[in-house]
Amino acid sequence: MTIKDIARLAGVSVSTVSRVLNNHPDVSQDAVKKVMAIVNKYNYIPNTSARNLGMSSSDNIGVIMRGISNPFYTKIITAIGDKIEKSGYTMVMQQISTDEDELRVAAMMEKDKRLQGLILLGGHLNYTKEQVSSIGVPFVCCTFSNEYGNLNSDQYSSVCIDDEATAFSAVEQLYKKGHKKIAVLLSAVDDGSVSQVRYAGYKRALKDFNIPEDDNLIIQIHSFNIADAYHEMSKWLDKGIDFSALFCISDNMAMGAMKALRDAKKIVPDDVAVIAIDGIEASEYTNPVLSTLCQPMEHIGIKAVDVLVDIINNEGPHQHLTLPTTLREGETLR
Amino acid sequence: MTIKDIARLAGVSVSTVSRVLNNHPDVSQDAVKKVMAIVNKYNYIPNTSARNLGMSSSDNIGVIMRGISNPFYTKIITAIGDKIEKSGYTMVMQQISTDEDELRVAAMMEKDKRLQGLILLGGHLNYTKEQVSSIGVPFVCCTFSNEYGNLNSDQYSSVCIDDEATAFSAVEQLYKKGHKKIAVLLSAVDDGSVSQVRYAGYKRALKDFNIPEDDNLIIQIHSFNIADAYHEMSKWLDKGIDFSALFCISDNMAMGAMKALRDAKKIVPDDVAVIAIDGIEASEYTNPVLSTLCQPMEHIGIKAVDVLVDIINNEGPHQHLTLPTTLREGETLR
DNA sequence: ATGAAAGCGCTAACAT
DNA sequence: ATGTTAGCGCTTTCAT
Repeated sequence: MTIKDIARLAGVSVSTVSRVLNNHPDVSQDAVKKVMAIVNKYNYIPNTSARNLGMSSSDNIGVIMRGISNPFYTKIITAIGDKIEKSGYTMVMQQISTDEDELRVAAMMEKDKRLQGLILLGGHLNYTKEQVSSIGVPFVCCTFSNEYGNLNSDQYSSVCIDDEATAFSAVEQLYKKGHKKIAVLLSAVDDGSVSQVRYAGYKRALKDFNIPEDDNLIIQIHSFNIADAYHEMSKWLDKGIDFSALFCISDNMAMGAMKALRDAKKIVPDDVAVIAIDGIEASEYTNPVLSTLCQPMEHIGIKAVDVLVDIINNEGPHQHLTLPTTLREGETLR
Repeated sequence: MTIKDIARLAGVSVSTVSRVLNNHPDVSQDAVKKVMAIVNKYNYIPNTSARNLGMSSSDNIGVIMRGISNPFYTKIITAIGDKIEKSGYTMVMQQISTDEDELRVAAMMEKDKRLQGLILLGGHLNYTKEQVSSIGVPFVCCTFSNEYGNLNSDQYSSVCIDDEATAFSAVEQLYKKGHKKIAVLLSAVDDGSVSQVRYAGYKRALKDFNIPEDDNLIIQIHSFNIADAYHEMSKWLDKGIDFSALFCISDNMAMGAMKALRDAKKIVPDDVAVIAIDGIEASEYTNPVLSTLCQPMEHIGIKAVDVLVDIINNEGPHQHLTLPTTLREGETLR
């Protein structure tokens, strides 16, 4: 079944069929009726590849998201999808795995789908100008910025929280409760990831509060996995290093760490206070409920689309939005 | 940058470029070198839409998955991806939301991507023959079968656990510990979903163990959400109905329920024993650790691909695999 | 081993 | 309002 068949069966030309299918004006009610009858009868579905090829442009906005497994993105992607729809565009989403190059995927999508713009959800923070130059539509980085990269801020947009300040604030919470021996559970600190940025916030807080840095209090894993967090935390606890509080750079890691603490017979929050960053749904259901600094996920998604659509429609300038986090008190603070 | 430009720049014809790009034999080393030089220099990326259009067939296997938010699929999808790759095929994955018709999406993908076969991850269990007839390549239902539908078993393949028997076995665990007042937390029971099938297992178990059914012990929500489970469970607990054990049809729902129990000052497992089905990663990190019947996720993914590839390559018959679950003891049983 | 040219299924001028 | 036709960027016979 192709558009040609439909045209023949309906007794009209392919262009009329195309017009009907795309709700173009200037088609008679009669034609619409005839075409739709055949379309429905044969359950005809147009070929998207052909359509994308034939079109010179589209109303597609691409969304590239890294890591299907990250529960943190769930709400954001939903918000993005809704907002794209409401803005009259069509969302084309592409999942990529951790080892894929999002900028390459972006370049592919841009051509295949004739994108008008692009939202990068998660991702590295250190693209170079050459890498970025391969993509020719406006794009906005969602939940991350380019702090350690060397892009000009007029080359891209971003919508995210201030990861450094949020980490600072997390440590501050701990400090205000009287904690001085504050361990940190983090991931890589040299790859421009949020882990690195949040670590910077941790360090600045220590400095501000006149707490000397102590390498023994740094627990590092090489992922953001709950299982890795659990195992590494367990190993670290075996060392018997003295500490009274733990700052985890993500909720997910905190959940792994809390089990390790439980295994080690450390009561949270009596023996150890715990705080994290993200505010994913699952961490509301831990026992005790995790105290964390919540990202405004829905707001982030909506704003990312807003910014992008503004750039597309009004050729507005690139923007960099920093959204505030909110503290979820939880039960792991003391 | 199109294949034409590359051809011109490399001083060869488009067909030669196409051959090089697709690793066809019968291309001179010299041609390969020339073409690749240009391709790399300009970072040329072929247009997938055009490629799909031009090709009469492909090595694409489609994977349609419902609900990005379901952590249960994470491991399965990874296994599927690996196995498809190893089998020499290419995975094209498509996310769909709960309200989209997967069979329609399947029909689209089949044409757009020239699929060889299709894997449906999650989904309803009650397709009709007409619905299925719109898709023309072999497909396998992954994690669900068609128990309440009216398909012939030679129209599709399936790889899943025996949901009914697993639910039975869950209740059996509770019964063996001496429980008679066994509440059940479930979702819809009239839509052919796993909820319905697992509910059937629950009922059969009660019957087998001579426990009368009691509507008061049925807690129903209209999703598989952790938040909905929490709220509905809380509301139910307010009623003060007497019970000593809880069977949740999914881990996720169990996590919500456990918080409700905690809020109600019910100690798990001392006051209430809890068991569920699925075995997602997060439920290993609850406090106490959830007792559950684990699905062999990786195995499910691998087998789904195996079955499909066998059908594609060898025109083998459709198969229906039932894989065993394993009990994770956890800490919520007593 | 390589090139020319005919599609693949659709959209979008351009004509009428 | 409708039809004709030339692409869109690629693959794939069919020649050579």
